[in-house]
Amino acid sequence: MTQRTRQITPGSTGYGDLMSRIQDVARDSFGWDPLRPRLAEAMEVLLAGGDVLAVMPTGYGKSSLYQVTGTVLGGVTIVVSPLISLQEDQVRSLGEATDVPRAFAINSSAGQRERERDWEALESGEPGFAFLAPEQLANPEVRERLAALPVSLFAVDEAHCVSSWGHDFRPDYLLLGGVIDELGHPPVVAMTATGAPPVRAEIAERLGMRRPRLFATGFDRPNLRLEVRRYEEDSEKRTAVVEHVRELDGSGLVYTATRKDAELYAEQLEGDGVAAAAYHAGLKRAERDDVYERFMDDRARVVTATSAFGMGIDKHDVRFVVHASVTDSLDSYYQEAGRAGRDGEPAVVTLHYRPEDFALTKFFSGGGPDADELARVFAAVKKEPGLSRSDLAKRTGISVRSLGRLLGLLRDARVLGGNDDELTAEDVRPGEAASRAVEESEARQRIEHSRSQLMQEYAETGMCRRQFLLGYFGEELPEPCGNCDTCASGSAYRWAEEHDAAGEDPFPLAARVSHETWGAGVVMHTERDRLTVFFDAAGYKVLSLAAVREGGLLEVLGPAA
DNA sequence: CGTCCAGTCTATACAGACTGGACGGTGCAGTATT
Repeated sequence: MTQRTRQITPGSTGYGDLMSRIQDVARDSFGWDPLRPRLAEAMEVLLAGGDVLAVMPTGYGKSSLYQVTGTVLGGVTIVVSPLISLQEDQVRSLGEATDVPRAFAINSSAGQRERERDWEALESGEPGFAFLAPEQLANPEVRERLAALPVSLFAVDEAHCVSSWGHDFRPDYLLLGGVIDELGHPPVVAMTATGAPPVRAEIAERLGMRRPRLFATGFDRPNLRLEVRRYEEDSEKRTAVVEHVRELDGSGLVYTATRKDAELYAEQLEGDGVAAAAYHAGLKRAERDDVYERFMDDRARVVTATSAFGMGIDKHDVRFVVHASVTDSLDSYYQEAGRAGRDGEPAVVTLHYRPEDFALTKFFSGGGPDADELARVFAAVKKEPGLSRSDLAKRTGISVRSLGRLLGLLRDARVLGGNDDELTAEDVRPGEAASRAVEESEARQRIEHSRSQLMQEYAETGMCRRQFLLGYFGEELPEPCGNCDTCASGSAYRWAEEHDAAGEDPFPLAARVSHETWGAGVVMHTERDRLTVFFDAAGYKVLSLAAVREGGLLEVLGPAA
């Protein structure tokens, strides 16, 4: 039994009172009556001091997990949220509820005065919600002030960012586990709408969650028609994308790999009389807001966008999502494609595919770190443990920004330890520390690569697209779906006949296995003649069952988790 | 790694083929400058 800061056991009067308060608060403060059973169940786990990992679709009511639980528990609820705009939405939404604690977004958009006022309100002893980006939590002063508050719940919204952004783009995501620890590990709820099993495992591990209860609702979206169209030439693909979008009815999104392409497609569509607008992070704030509003009220029928157009979009009648290029993983792909058809009405989701397009995702996944820089950072920490990040930047001549990533790698390689402001170095030479960190980075790149390979498999498979996609997210769809291009062409049914699993399955779904070369892994997907395994160190691998049997390469370590 | 673009070469020239280099996504925070 693990220790909790707040332990309320079922059966005690306090527990029962809190349980009944869940339904009261949900109804009276937020107007949810009744609360979805799965949500109520997850809240009970949190009230009893447990951790919860909630993988639930947008619109399911994930936010209620911390809104209701935080209100019932009292004290301060910390909510980590990646975007300031999302924080503001949440503060507004809590402001509209009746009789709930006050909510504050603490970030750089407010002046120092206003921020100080918010802090004082939180420190007054009243209950409250504090919304912060992970970068705020990298600030020792912020952490100190939080540690002095009676924190009763720690929520991580859009928790997939831990895995997708933590390693290079926003390394402060990797500090969250340490922050939770510093706060004495209050109950933790991590929420996301997306995440294949390995992503979930990484979230739980990085946040240091304690035996988290998983609440994953179904991934299947039967109203989405899944299609892939393949091209040889780039020019051919570009023409086809424009043509395709022109034929489609209703609101839609076109996802592109670059800002330039977003602009280009918008221009071409406009030239063809389609009310289109481009959206990407190179636009000014006001322009971005304007495009978003025009899309929401249908003045812009189509938005062509990079991945910047995403989180927080809540338009229910999107009729199509067209991808003009592949994404880095099926996690990203399904997240973007899933913005279609939230109203449950039919919608089309199409990937315009060229294998060459992976060149860009590969480029983005980045080159390896500089071994010399790693060695310098390590040496500096070893010489003067406890240096702040900005001092470390000065000593090494490396920007604070790249420092975050380097420190993350050194920490993953277990040559650095301790909190960010009390770093400690292991007793190894800087060169050795650097090469271990490089290995760590290479392992991560292998995993990234294996993810994009699975995206490629999805694009090139003859099997039912939905069966493939749901399998990736750990769900089994027994029959071809009848609403994708491979089902329409008949190839899905032929494929099913040839490959259908039959007889005893030596490697059941989710079984822990061990491979001679790739080490420990988990079975993600099985068919009669092959299986897909996610290896902790090497990522996804598709193995031929015959080869596995003959060579005795794979050993089952344990049953499904 | 692939695409785009400017500049150069070819060869008998006002076009087309090649080459080299630049560029490519997501947001926070905090500071400097109007």
